[in-house]
Amino acid sequence: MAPITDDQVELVRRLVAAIPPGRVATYGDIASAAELSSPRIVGWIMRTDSSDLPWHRVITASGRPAAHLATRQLELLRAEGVLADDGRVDLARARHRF
DNA sequence: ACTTTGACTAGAA
DNA sequence: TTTCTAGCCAAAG
Repeated sequence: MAPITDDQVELVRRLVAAIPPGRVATYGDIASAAELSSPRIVGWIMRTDSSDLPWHRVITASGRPAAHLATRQLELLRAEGVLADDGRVDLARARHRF
């Protein structure tokens, strides 16, 4: 597969920006929607450029935020109405469908 | 050019 | 349910 393109990076950022408040999406969902070969690339994009995106709406497939951000991210999500009982988001209910 | 490092995931134990 | 493993791929050292 060809190396990742700027278009794909921009698409990922658009997709993240398009997640409405109160909803979340997994890294895998975004990777799939942007036709990326691996969800790690989404993580790389978030790490590289998180400044102007609602990064807190992006969570792992197990319904948990990334470990180092868990506390802060859950707090932001809870403020938007995303229930995270026991530190875990109910994906079946809050997952955003593209 | 090679090795390590991640904001990951699906599957197995 | 959790923990572990292998696959994954761009970037940094």
